[in-house]
Amino acid sequence: MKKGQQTRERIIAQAAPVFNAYGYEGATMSQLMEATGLEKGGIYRHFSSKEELAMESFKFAWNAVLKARLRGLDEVPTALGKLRHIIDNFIEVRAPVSGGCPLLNTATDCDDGNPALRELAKKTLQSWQQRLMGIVEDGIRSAEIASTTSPKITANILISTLEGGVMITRLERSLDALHDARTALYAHLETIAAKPGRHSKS
Amino acid sequence: MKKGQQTRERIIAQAAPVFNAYGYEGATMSQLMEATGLEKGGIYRHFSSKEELAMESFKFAWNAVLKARLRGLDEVPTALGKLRHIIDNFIEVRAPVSGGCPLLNTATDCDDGNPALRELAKKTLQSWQQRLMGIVEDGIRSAEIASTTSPKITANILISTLEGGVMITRLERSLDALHDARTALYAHLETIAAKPGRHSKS
DNA sequence: CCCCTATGCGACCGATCGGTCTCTTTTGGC
DNA sequence: GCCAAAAGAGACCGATCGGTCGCATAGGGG
Repeated sequence: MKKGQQTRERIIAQAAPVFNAYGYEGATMSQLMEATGLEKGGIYRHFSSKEELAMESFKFAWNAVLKARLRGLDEVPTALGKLRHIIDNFIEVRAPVSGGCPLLNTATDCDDGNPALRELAKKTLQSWQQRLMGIVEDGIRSAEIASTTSPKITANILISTLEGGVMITRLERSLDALHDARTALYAHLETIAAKPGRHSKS
Repeated sequence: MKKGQQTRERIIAQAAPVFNAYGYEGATMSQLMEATGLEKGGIYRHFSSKEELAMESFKFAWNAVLKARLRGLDEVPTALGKLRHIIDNFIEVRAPVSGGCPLLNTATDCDDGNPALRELAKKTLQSWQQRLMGIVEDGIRSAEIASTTSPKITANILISTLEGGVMITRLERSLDALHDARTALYAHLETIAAKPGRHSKS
């Protein structure tokens, strides 16, 4: 009675790297059949369309990278430390699902065509922004980060610089650009730290 | 005797936005036929394969955006001013060829599959890095930028942050993220400016 | 104006695309 | 161990893919 659900989840997990590497249109049913070891009928028994499988695969891939990026975050006490930890995780944990960052891939892949998947990527970006903003807001509340700091801008800078670094890294097949991104972001985080000897509030 | 060459160039110019929007695999011959107003035979008379047309289209698209990003650069005297000008151009000149930044698109599109196009994108990235590094080096030479600054890292930071901003911008359909990127990069440029009252050399 | 060549058309090709459906095999509650 | 229901196989579908080729037409130098 539960075998079906197991198979479904296995298909998603095995299809995710294929979609992540080749994109929604680029990934073919033949590739997905080979990756899952199932015939076409076996896959379509669990998904009504390739698109549904793609959506589930994206969710799976994103959850995997998110988990990797947040790994060990609870053990870091400070807000700035948390942000630095996320940056480090971003660079070091390179392949929970192979093929690069699912968000970057899906954003560029689905900008034209496939509005459903695009909308999903958009929501995902928003939740990722919210998560980073929350950390910045915590830092402001604890007077660790200057109260003049914009959480939204800070989150966008982090995401932009890291995702852009991913693009360069994948072209160069070298982590140099991501290390440069870390250098820049570490420096940026220092500029938003609350200055000691100055009260950020009242 | 020259009509063929004219047609060839027209095909490239009209195919470029299609490839840029849908990617090498995503763009179909039918779309290219519609965009150019030619039948299949008319196109294949001038190109041996879809791949050759894609390569030429990428070169065309990149030249167009490069020209836009460098527009008016000669009128800016200082190195830091030039870098700021490029950032501004990057944000404001949005659509020389529609579909977003060709480099970002091609990098994520061709990471798996199509090694020729990937190699072309890689070379293009290198030349783009070189161009930015040259400006930084000029700034160091004129003592406008701190001599401790790494041109390579600076170039990578600029590219990463802007390209990442493009990704967010396309998902959000709003320029906010690119404006945030500009804010961060302007601030970063100030940190590499040579400190007045301090000699960067001897 | 003629004629050869450069150019473009569009029918056609085999392969492969995403998706459907029928039939067989497996599974698990009783 | 039976048997209905769930799961999977794989032949098959029309559409479309990138690419080819024979033929009609346009063009321009003599």
